[in-house]
Amino acid sequence: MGIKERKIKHKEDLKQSILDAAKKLFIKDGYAATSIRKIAAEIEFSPTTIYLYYKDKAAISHALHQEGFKLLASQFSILAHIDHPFERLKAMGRTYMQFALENNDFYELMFNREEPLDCVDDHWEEGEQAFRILLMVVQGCQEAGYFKQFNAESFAMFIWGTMHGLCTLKIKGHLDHVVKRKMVMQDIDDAFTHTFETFIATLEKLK
Amino acid sequence: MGIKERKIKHKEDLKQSILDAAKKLFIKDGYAATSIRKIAAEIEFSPTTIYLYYKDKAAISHALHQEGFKLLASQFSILAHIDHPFERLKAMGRTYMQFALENNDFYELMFNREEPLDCVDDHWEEGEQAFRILLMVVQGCQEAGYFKQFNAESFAMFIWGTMHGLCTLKIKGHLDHVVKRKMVMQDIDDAFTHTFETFIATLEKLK
DNA sequence: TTGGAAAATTAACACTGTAAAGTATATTTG
DNA sequence: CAAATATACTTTACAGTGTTAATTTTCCAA
Repeated sequence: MGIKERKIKHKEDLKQSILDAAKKLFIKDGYAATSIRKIAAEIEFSPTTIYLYYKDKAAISHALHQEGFKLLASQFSILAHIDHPFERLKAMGRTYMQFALENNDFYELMFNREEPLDCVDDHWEEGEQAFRILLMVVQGCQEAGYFKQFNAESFAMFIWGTMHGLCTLKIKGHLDHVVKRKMVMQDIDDAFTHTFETFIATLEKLK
Repeated sequence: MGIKERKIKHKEDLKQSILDAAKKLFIKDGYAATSIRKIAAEIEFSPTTIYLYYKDKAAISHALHQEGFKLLASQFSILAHIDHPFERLKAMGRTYMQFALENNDFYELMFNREEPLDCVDDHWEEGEQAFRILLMVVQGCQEAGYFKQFNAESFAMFIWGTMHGLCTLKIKGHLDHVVKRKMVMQDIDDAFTHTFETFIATLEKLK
């Protein structure tokens, strides 16, 4: 029986297949709609079996949140070849935007939900590492003559804040609401990218 | 019986007292922990009575979200006397920050939750009005010589995005995580305000 | 006083996360 | 090989959730 064989194979690494099932449902229906019972049904086990491999739902959300960071890191790694720090910073901004819009459920879990961080006390490794990368690029920009008059950490936070704010406003549909029935910017998709370009332009002026 | 009298008095405007109870619980325990049943218990009515006055939970969250916007508008109105547009813009930023931190449950409901907007199709009156105010101040700044080379709407979105991003990162504790165990900025509270000052400084340079 | 409308309640459904207890299955030991 | 033990999984159960339908109470006008 094919199903049974696959089931046995999956048992070899049930923890991983729970995560895979969770990921699948999560991407399809979002976090709130991904229940323990649905995950269990997906892998054809009883709901309480999940608890033998994950402490609770927050632990699963934490694992998904880690997957999200891996995905983002893989996108960023493509940009490693860009030598000029400011060009790299701009490219990172675009990549961040694209990641947030294309994987908005992951983005939500990584930066807007508190469940994943409930099972992590005082040490948000993934976030801290991502910030260190941004900080290094900012410091590179400073060596190239950009933002020299500012504190690097504050400036990195400012950049992160702006990108995070724009992405969440866009994802939640607030940018679209606000720009609607405006004459000047008819194209809604452009409002977001045009705002990003405005941001880049302000950074450019700080050389 | 004093309780009964108050109950009768409340029945005169039960819809309002439902909202008051919801608000009280919501401020105390947050949105997720504010259940219909708890609201009902608070006003000493049965859970289903709520549904005679509000369509569903989203309708209650929308009413709370409106309360939040009223509160924010009242904070902004204090700033009306500030003549210089850029000074007003800065003051609005500080007020926005303070509002977000002091009323982070309201802030969450106003800008980060989607439930309140579920019962409002395509017309987010409160948000659009708030943005119009920001837009006018930005245009005032442009007349005073600031940000002249930028499109006003995009620039207003940029400003909103930055403020929103910094506030949410701060509220969720991400700013604190990232700044922790850093030598340079020991004082965590200052990291947030210092980043805001950095933002203001960049705006200042765009005159 | 009675009839009908309005207001509130009880009961019920279909969910949720999670803990405790019970049952197979596999593995080790005598 | 048979019995004891350990592992893996399931069943049952609890305390919640939002929400609907049917039922009861309350009140007011004829």
